[in-house]
Amino acid sequence: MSTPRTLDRTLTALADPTRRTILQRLSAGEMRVTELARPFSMSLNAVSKHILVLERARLVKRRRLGREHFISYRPEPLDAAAAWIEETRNFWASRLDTLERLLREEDKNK
Amino acid sequence: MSTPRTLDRTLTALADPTRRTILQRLSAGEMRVTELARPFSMSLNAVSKHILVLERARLVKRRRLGREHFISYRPEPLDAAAAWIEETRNFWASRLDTLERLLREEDKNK
DNA sequence: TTAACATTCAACCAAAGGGTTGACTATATT
DNA sequence: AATATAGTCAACCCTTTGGTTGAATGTTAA
Repeated sequence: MSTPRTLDRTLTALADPTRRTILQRLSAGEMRVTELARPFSMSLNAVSKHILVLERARLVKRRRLGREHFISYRPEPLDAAAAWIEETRNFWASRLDTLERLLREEDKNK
Repeated sequence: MSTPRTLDRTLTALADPTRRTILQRLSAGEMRVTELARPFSMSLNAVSKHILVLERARLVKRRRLGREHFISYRPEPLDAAAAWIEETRNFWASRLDTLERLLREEDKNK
């Protein structure tokens, strides 16, 4: 379970295509900031900021080694977000089922 | 499948506790704007804006009846978001499994 | 027909977001 | 020791966001 604040940070971090792309690129394993930034058409600084957002959301972690920073993926927040969404969807699924059933019975009684 | 833009809008809309609460409150069925706004400590106008954000993200729909607007939940965007997150998680789960297996084999060979 | 009600529109404000450039820090390389 | 490299920090610029208040619009009720 995650606090609302944590969920906020996770969803906000995910609600940006650049950051989602960064996460996907990390599938190749940990990656240095510069390497991570290369394919983007924005400045290194901009990417650095995006990484910071992901880091604050705990979606990535950073390992400093000399002057290089190695960024890698952390699955926990996505798990928590998925849990929240699933919970909400299940909740709604059952409610919509109930509604549908009620409507069907209403039909029958006509 | 949802376009990046759509996913952006969905996640952005969800990344706010007020809007998540509004969605939850809608489980009681469709609700008028004023009724929806009542428990919040912000102005009616502020809630009206939040509803607009949810509406643009297609997370709610609006039925006008005279001077009243009835807001109700729409499940599709949440389904799409869940699909994206699940996809990403599964992808990562398999990658992390592979990593773990590789590490174990590395251990054996020592 | 006047008054109350439900809701949005418009203008404004402060804070945050996403980007830029330029300077700075720390580590490598020569 | 001098220089190049990796990355952040700081200041700035727009635009967006989340909130406010006050006026406008349309609908219902007295």
